[in-house]
Amino acid sequence: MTVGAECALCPAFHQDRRVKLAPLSLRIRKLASTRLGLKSLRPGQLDAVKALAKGKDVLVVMPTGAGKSAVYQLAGLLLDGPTVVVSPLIALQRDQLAGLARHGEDAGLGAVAVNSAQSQGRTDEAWETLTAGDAEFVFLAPEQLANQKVLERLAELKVSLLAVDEAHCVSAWGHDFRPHYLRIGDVVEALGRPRVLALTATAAPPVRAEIVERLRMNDPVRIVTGFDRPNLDLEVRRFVDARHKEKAVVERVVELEGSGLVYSATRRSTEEYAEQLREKGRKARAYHAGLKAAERDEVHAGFLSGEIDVVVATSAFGMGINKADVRFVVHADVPDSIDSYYQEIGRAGRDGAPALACLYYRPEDLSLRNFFASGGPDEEVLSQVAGAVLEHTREDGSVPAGELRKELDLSHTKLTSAVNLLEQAGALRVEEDAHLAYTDVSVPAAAAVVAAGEVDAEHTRMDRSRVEMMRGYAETTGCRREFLLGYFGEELEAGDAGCGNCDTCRSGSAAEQDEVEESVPPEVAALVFDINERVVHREWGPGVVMRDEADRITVLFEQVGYRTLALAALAADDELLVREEQ
DNA sequence: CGCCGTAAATGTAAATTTACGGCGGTGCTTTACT
Repeated sequence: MTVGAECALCPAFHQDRRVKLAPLSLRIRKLASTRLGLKSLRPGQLDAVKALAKGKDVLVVMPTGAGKSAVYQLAGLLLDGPTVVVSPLIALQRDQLAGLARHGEDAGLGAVAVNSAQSQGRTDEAWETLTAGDAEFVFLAPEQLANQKVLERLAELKVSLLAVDEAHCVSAWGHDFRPHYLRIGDVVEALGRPRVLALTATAAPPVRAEIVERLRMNDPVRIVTGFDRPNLDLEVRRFVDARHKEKAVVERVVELEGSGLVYSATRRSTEEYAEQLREKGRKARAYHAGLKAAERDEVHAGFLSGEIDVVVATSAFGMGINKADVRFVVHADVPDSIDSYYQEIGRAGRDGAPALACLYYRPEDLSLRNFFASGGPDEEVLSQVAGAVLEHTREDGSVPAGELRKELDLSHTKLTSAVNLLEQAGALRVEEDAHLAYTDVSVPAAAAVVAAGEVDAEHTRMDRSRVEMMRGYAETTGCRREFLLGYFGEELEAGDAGCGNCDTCRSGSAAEQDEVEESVPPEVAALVFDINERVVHREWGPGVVMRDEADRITVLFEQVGYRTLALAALAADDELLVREEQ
């Protein structure tokens, strides 16, 4: 920052303007208007940028379209030194780059990306631009941060802000699929501890806690705006027979007006649904990760332009889809968690007009989700990897992951998942440039395998309990909106009356549920737990209260995941579940 | 776990039932080879 320029961090700036308005707020609003062309800022945006300007770490949980990007953009402009934006998909990085380019580089919003999809020449150019001080933002995926050279270059730039976009990926993908998400926390230190900003649209309280912990955020300011989407009509239809369900989905989607999304569990079923819908006259296309990049782009663009009105997709479709008038999101199969479900239905009705979120549910469909949840490598693979790394560490100090993969002839995903588990169990370390080293050569490989197996079992329990919560949503007779909001730690404002815009409220079953609750005996009703209160169960250990109903509570236990407990049982045995001592 | 497709079984002509193996999602990166 040159002397004489207006700097919101300089005391002089504040002294000059204290008379008029809160100077920092004014300065931020002015930046928003002159550089980003934003006439107004929402309170959450302003608070987040202010906290960052004051040197705090910030967690922002804000719905898509509420202006999360403006938060890192404004903070980036305010703070001296470039901003690193960690973004999960290269396609998303492109969108963000294009968004910034619209404002022009004159606005100080120069941005570059570093990833494997662009030419080496372009990446070199990106670094030069950054070094010359001509770009404020650099976009990259967490995997880039594993590259020592990238890290060194970033460190030289004196990064002032590390923004992690779609931060729920830390918890959703970090454990097995994209372990580099778990290592972002290490990078914070390596970069000289810039401020950390985590941004996401959907994060239940335990996910928020994990983001803060994994990113090693320092006493962050948490800005969480409301989750309720009152214009979404929530509905669940239950089926016994798979064919009947399939038929019902097709018939429904053919009738629905406007454009929409159909989510299903497998690539193959997306193709089948899309074909059936096309036969019945809808402009439908399938979308999944098995398609060629060109076709994915075509479907994406076609959906945005309106040329395609129904996309039938696996969970691959969604992030970065910014279409305000999606009128329905139909789930032909149940997703793996309420977190995923909420993300996916959240793509409907962003314009605020009525939209439908309907789940076509069969309890059997949960089994596929449970299968995905129990995906860890078998003991033999763990044993091979642990043994080989131990040997290499004894002989050479470490082994490059690529070499180990060839030596053991394992698929990329298998090795990744084994290494990831062994790392989380503390048995091995992933060092510079993906070199693997055994932590303590005096520990036998067999012990490492056992420890890794325990980590895996804990993940499995946790993931399965998330699937169980999804079952809870699908099978509840109470108000569905109340259930969803409760999962995210919020209460329905309308009170006991229910939301009035879900199938159970309309059918009266939510009201019946309320009557059941009124008949709960007084000694049970007296047992009141607060949402987010910490408790300890005699068998399941510590946990956090997630849902509080009249006759039962749901607790997220650290070791076993979500469990629902009858209050009557707790009343009968007052040592079964106790409040954690402060 | 539950599905789908294939092959075998059934039992005498074509088609249904049963048994069984394989498969199922998300993306980055890097490297070797067309």
